[in-house]
Amino acid sequence: MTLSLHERIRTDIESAILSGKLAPEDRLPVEHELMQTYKCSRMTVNKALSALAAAGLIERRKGAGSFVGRPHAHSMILDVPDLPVEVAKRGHVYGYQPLVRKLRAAARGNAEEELLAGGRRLLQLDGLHSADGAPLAVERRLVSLAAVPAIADADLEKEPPGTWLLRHVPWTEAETRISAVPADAEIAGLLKTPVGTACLLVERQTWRSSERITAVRQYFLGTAYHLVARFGSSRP
Amino acid sequence: MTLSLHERIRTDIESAILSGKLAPEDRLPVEHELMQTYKCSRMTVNKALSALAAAGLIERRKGAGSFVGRPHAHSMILDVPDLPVEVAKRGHVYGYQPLVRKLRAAARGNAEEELLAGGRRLLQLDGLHSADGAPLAVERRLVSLAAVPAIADADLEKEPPGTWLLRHVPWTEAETRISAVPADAEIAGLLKTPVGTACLLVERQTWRSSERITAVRQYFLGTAYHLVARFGSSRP
DNA sequence: TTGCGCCATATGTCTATACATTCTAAGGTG
DNA sequence: CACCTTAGAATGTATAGACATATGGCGCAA
Repeated sequence: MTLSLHERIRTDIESAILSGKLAPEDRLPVEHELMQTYKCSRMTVNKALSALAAAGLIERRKGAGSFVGRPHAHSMILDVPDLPVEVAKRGHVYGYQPLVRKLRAAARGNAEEELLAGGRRLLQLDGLHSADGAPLAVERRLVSLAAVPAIADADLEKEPPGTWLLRHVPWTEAETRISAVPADAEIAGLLKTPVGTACLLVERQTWRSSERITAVRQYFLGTAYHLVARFGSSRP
Repeated sequence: MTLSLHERIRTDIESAILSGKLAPEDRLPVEHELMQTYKCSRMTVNKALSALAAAGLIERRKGAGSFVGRPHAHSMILDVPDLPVEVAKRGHVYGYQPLVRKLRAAARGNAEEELLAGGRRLLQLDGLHSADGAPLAVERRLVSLAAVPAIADADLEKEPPGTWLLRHVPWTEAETRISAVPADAEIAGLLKTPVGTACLLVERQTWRSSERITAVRQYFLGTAYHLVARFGSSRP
C-alpha cells in the first residue's frame, strides 16, 4: 500500500508522537518547514496537520503554531457490536425471544422515563438473547413513540428491537454505562442461573440531536460475555 | 459563530442525513453540483465531504460518487480515567495501598506472561485502591522490565503504578477487556465483601509498537464503580 | 446473447497563490 | 518600568487548474 504524500506526513508525525519522540506540549515544525522537508505545497502539509488536529493528536493555534496534545490515554474505542452479529461471529446460533411488549405512559415520578417519553407514550420491550439455545442476556428496553412512531408497526418477533432500531433510526449521540451487578430473582430465573450471579450490566441511552430515542438495560451472564475496547491500530 | 463555507456545507449535509431527508445508501449530489449550489471551488466542497467521510457519516467511492453510510453503532469512545483523578472528581479521598512487589520470572507455561517478559524478568505489583478509606478495587499488575527498566527504581508507595506508567512510559496501543466475575476468597477479603460479590473485571494490556509493556487486572466492587462510553458530542 | 474494451464520470491528490485572522514579540513612548 | 503600537509569523480559508485513478455503463464484436 503506497501512501499518498499527506498520509505519509500524517503518519510520520503520528508515530513521532506515539513513540515519544515528540512529547506533549512540544511544538511541531511550522507548515513552511514541513513544506521544505517534504518538498510539497502548503495545502498538502495543511491537510495532514488538519487531520491530526481532527483526531485530537495535535492542537493548532492560529498565529502561534501547532502543538502535540496532552496524552489522551483517557479514551479508547469501545466496540459495541450488534448482538446477533457478534454471536454469529463467535460461531454460535443466535436466538431472540420477546418477553414483554407493552404500550404505556412514563412512570409518574420517574424523571428518566418522563424525559424519554416527552409527554407521549413509551413502548416497553423486554426480551431474552441466547446463544446456541443458552441464555446470554436479558434486555429491558424503552422506546419513545414520539421519536420513533414507526416502531409501533414493526415486526419484532424474530429480530431484537436493538437491531431494528439500528437499521431504521438514525441517531447522533449515545451513552453507555457499564457496571457489574448481582442477578436478582427475575433476571436469574430468565438467565437460568442462581440468584446473585455476577452480571455485566450495560445501560445505553440514545439521542437524535436533543431528542431521546431509546433507553436499554442489558444484563449479560458475566462468564459468557465481555466487552473489548482498543486504542491504536487494531490487533488480532 | 459564523461558520466557514466548508463547515456550512458539512453541517447542511450532516443535518440532512440526521433528519432522515437523506437515507442510508442514498447518493449525495456530486462535487460539481455542490460547487454550483454553493458557488465555490471544488476544493471547498471536497474538504466538507472528506470531513464527513472521516467521521463515518458518508462513504465516498472513487468513480462512483458519495453515499450516505449505514448507521453504525460499532464504536464509542470509552473513558478510561486515571483512578486517582476519577475518585477525586467524585468528591472522595483517594488512597492506594501496595500489597505485593515482587521481581520474578514469567510463570513457566503461561504464554501471556512469557510474551510480556520477552525473555527477561517481570515486576509484579499488586495493590488496593480505595475511596474515602473504603476498598474500591484490587489491582494485579505485571510490568515488563525489558520494556520499562526504569520502574525498578520508581517510588510506588503512594502513587499507583498505573499512574506512574501513564506519566513515564509512552505507549501506542492498548486493549481493554471488560467482564463481570464473582469475587473469589482473596479478592473478597481485600475488598471486605462476601465471596461471590459481583465485580467488574477490567483487564488491560499495553504495547509500544509490538513490545509488550504491562498487563493489569482490576477487580472493581460492582456496586461502587462503573465505566462510561460515549458517541457524539459530549453530554453532561 | 454474452463478454470485452473503451470512455465519460467522479473522486483523490497536489500545486501555487491570495487574502483573512490571530498570536507573539520587539520596540518605542510616557 | 509599564503600557501601547506595530510588524511579522503562523494558521484558516478559499480559488482555479491539473493530472491520477477507480467505477460503471454502453456499444461493439464474437
